[in-house]
Amino acid sequence: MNDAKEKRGLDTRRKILDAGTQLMKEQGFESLTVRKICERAGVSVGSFYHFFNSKDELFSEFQMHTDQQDQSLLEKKGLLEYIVALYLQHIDNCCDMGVEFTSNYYNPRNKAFNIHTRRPGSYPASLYGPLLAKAQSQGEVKTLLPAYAIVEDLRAIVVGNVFIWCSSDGMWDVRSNTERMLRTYLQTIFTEKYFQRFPKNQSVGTD
Amino acid sequence: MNDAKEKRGLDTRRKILDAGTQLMKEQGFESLTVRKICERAGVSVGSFYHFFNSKDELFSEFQMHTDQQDQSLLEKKGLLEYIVALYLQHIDNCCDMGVEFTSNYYNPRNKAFNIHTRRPGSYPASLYGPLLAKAQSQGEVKTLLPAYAIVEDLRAIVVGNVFIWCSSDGMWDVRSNTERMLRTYLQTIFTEKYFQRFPKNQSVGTD
Amino acid sequence: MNDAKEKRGLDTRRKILDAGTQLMKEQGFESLTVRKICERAGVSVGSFYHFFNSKDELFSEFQMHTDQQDQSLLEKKGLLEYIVALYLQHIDNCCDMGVEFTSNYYNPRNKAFNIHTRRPGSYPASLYGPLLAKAQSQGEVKTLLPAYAIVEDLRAIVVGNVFIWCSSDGMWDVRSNTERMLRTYLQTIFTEKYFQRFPKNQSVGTD
Amino acid sequence: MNDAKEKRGLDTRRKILDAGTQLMKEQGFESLTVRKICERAGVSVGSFYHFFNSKDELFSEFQMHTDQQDQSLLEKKGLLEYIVALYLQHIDNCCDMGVEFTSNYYNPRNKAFNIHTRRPGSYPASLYGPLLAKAQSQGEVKTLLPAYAIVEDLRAIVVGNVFIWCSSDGMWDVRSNTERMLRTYLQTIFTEKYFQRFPKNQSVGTD
DNA sequence: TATGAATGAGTCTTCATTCAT
DNA sequence: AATGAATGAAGACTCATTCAT
Repeated sequence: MNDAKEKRGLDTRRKILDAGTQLMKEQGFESLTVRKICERAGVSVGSFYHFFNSKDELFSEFQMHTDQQDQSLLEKKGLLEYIVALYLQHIDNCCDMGVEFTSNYYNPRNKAFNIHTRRPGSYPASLYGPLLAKAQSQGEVKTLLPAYAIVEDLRAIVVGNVFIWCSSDGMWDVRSNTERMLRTYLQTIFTEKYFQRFPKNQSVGTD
Repeated sequence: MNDAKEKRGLDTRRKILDAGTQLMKEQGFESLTVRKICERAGVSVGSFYHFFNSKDELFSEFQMHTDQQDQSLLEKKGLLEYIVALYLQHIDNCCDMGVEFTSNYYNPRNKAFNIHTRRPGSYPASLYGPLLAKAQSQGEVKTLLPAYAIVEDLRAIVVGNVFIWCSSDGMWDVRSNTERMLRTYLQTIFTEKYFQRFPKNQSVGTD
Repeated sequence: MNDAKEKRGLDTRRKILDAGTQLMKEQGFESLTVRKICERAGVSVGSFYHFFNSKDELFSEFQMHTDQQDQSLLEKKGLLEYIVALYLQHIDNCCDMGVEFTSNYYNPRNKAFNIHTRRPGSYPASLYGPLLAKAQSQGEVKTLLPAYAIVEDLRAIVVGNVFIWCSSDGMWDVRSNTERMLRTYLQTIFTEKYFQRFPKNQSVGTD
Repeated sequence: MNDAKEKRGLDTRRKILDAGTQLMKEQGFESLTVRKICERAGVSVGSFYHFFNSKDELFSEFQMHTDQQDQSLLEKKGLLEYIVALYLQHIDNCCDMGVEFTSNYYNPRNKAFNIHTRRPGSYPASLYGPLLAKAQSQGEVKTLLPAYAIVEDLRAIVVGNVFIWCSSDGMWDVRSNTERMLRTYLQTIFTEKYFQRFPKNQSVGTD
């Protein structure tokens, strides 16, 4: 009985979240209204405020998930490809959600971007940061830069590319360009030792 | 006597523009109100609409100028340093305007970012694109990528860095990081021929 | 408990409608303001927009009802008197609502006047049109003009009179004049056969 | 020198008046703005207020002129035809100005309609009122109604018809209908004596 | 858990009018 | 006679949020 009620609540919560995402995809953030969201979700305004303390709280839950990559990729193709794959997955996510949504998500005001605020796992970085440090200690990645700085560099590359993609209204091949830039960058920081294990002319398909 | 009136009008217009910029620096775009702007400018709401057709029109006039760099730099230190200096100037601009302003400026929705829309001279890229092409034809820059693609790459790096700086609420050294990334990237695309004329261990001070 | 809420809503809606009618009577349409209406209704502006999508939508609900005439009149005094009574009822309505209100209602822009748009029953015409056609087929009304044209003629007479009444700021006896004109007109279209059943020197009191 | 200045002033005045009429024809009264009028007239706002004390004053000058009919018509075809011709001329005026303009002109609020306010010659009535009284004294028009009442009746017929024409967005043959109603009415008030001079089956072309 | 009526401060925008030049 | 910059009150409408049921 109690469980049933709880489940119903969770359902409503999800309905609201979904409606919000949908509307953001369709109309953008500017015109996102609590009322509209509720109408789309088939739920009353009151319910909204039962589950979320404010409109902003809802927004902060919008996510562009990056799930753990297949661990086997790491073993088979190496860290470089693993990192590339992680970010390409994120790019694919963006393409999937569309320019409208991404334009709103890719906003410095979106606190999901602040590395200090975001919860673990919500962004690729945390998934490979430790691996990078380990690779450095094994002499497979140069130690010119600390691991966290490399992470920031890669992130800047990805963010910059997505941003430009948005600005150009989607008329631009983000995927190829980002992949190329990531590879170019990564090849300068991985060592010969690494490339002996995983030769350079490999590639990875993510479709 | 016509001149006097015209001058007065231009003054008012400028007062409004300045007040808008100020408020944006202080409070951000979200809370930018026509009334607030007018109060700050010491001007009536009616005057606002005498000079601007809408609030949006005002926004579209906000500019982050990038003036031509000192031409002598190009000759003395070479194209690589010239490009770095151009972008660092932009970064300095951003720091100058503050996180609030830049966060709003750095928004995919801001059409000032769309390379297809923006007017010539409003962004560094257009200032060195042709120089890059010329350098390629002279064998000083690798031809692996066409000039325009290099421009996009550099832009992605800068945009990404500024974006992250905004997201982190300014708690991050954009300048150094961007400079480092730009140099790393540029060193992979300039040829030995270029570096014979302009050895690598030069640096440029822009303060 | 759902019912209670619904009833409350309907109440508010009515309060707004009433306040609007009142203010229109007192001050005319020109100075009809959403805020004023809400103040008078003792209701917030938000509530107004909860029930009406716009100010115009409210206006379109203002009605000058013409209820069905007592059916017995038709049988006792005949169609001619019935028609006269219907229109006099409308005139009385106008006098009741006052010059201000009527001036605004009597505006070609008020689509309530467009015979093609208006809903059945909202204007006297539809109440006797069919009766007129029937009377023609029974030889009690001349067939020189089709029924619908007669309806338009009568309507023109009434509209014209009310219009003049409005223009003269109410300083004019609409009622008598309209009645006289209607009778004059109707006596030229009804046949002898009709007047044998219902002799001419009858009259009807509607006070 | 002085004359030249005065003429220039009159020109400006006329330009404003014309621009106002034009705009009213095109866009209706609702959206009539002093600024728009001035722009159309190619004149400054200041000039407007030099010639008119207020926007309303301009409006009150808008006219739908009815010029004196050809006097010969009166002699050749008689008073009945003369009156019909006068009103048909007004109808033609309305058609000419279009539904937009007329809808705004035909507004009880337009004081041009108030018989007490309007200046002599601005409406057909004054052109034939005295003639009607004279005809009564000569036994050519029935004396059941005083002349002024007949005038009001005719006016009501015309106003009613134009009003309906406006409400129907011009989809209605005002001219024929008004003519028919006027003739029907007039034939009931002119005497046999008149019709001996001017037999009934005459007609008048006004194109 | 769910509803939806109610709030009211706040938004952008319009526009007749004034006035110094 | 002519200009047009300046005014500011007032308008319609929005929307996150509250709360009694």
